[in-house]
Amino acid sequence: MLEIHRLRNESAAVRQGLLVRGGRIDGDLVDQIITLDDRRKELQTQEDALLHQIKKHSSEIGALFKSGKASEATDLREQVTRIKSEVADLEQESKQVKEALEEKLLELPNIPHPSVPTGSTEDDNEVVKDWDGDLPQLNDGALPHWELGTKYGILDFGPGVKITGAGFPVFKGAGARLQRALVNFFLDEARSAGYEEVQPPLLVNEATARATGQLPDKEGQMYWVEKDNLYLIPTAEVPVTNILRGETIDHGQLPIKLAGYTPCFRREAGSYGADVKGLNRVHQFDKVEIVQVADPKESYAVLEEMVAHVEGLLNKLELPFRILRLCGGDLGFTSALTYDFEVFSGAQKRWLEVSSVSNFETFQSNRLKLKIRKPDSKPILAHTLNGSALALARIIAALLENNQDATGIKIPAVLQPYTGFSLIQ
RNA sequence: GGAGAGGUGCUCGAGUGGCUGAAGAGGCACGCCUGGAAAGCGUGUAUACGGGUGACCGUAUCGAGGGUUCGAAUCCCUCUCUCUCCGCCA
Repeated sequence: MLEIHRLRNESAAVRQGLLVRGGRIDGDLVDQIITLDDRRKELQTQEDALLHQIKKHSSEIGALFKSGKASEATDLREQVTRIKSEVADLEQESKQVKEALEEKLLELPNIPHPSVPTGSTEDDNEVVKDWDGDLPQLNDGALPHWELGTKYGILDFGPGVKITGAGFPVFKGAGARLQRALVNFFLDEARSAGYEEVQPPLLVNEATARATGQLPDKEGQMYWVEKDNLYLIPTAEVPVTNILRGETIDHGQLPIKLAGYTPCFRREAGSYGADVKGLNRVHQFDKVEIVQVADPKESYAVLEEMVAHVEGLLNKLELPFRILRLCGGDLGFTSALTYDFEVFSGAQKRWLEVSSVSNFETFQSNRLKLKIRKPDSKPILAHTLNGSALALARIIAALLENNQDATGIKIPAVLQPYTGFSLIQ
């Protein structure tokens, strides 16, 4: 949620930002918000003045009673009663205005960073780093990962359908071990990069989902446990970032770097076809997420650092990848700048998104009430960032497809200490 | 799930209807003192919103939300969290 003062002080930039998002948002919204906020201020000024009267008179009444001037006290008391009814009227309108304001404010997405290209679809995303090496040259008989999964007995979609429904794969044997190896590898790499490992809850309450912006924007994408009004996390971003909700962090303690491994649950309703075949899009997948809290002055340097971290992972896994800067239309509601990483999956001959690294600036911290205390100034809102490092199911898809040959599936050298085997046969 | 006890500022802790944004202590910051430090002394030390160029002023906030009252940290109701005991349990 944007701060209202930004709408006032940087009005032109805010409107320009909305255009970059593909003009989907009515720029008029900014005007509506400012008008509502003006009214809110007027009402508060009036109400405060009346409350001040009541407060003053109340202590006077007390004094009058003590000194035995009961009739004067009674008169004053009646006066206060009248003021109170005025306050009640003001409060009623004030409440309506605040609700309307909140509602409008929630409709407003984050303002894109100046480097974000204008555009409406993923075709407008900018390739900031293309793969400059060779793409895997596979034999004619190369199989997509879902067939490899069956051939080697490491991945099975059948049981998941029986147990739960479509989109819940079962990893078996070497497949399960490969997945576990990847999780451990990612966590170790994160730790080397200075991230503290955390294991957060997988179910979150409404306030948590709201603070990082999943609610109300993405309500339909989360699984909801109705009886307890809890949501299954769509990403570790949600619980991990919320660890810091309401905190004021001393500047000296920055940067805060957290890494969490969790399963992620996504409903992803209404998708079908090749996009969702096999592991390309599933309802449950594992992911290691890295989260940072940064000084606003440094958050874009931090973003680059996180991008470099993810690049390092993919290089070590020997996977061909490219980096995209998302255009305004593809940019998430809460993000100011997002880099997507895509790996090339050789048999399907397509790019699969495996990481998304974003700077949310103050959009999340405003709701989180996450602040930084600097010397000689009031606490300021922190910047929050996060990135997948990495999302698992699709990494496995690419590894299986790209590394297949007549002998089996080769495991990248860096993973072999984790898997305990170098070839899946 | 049942019973009880509690939630006050950075921390501890007082406060059962008015003069309490909140005593006192600790912590922290600055100043005095000192060759330097400790001790001691003094001053300061929340957040949000609104008004004002500014000094500053106003309002709200004692777990959350309602209510009673001229007036609530204090009384009432609901919720929530923590602790103890019982039950259940990986």
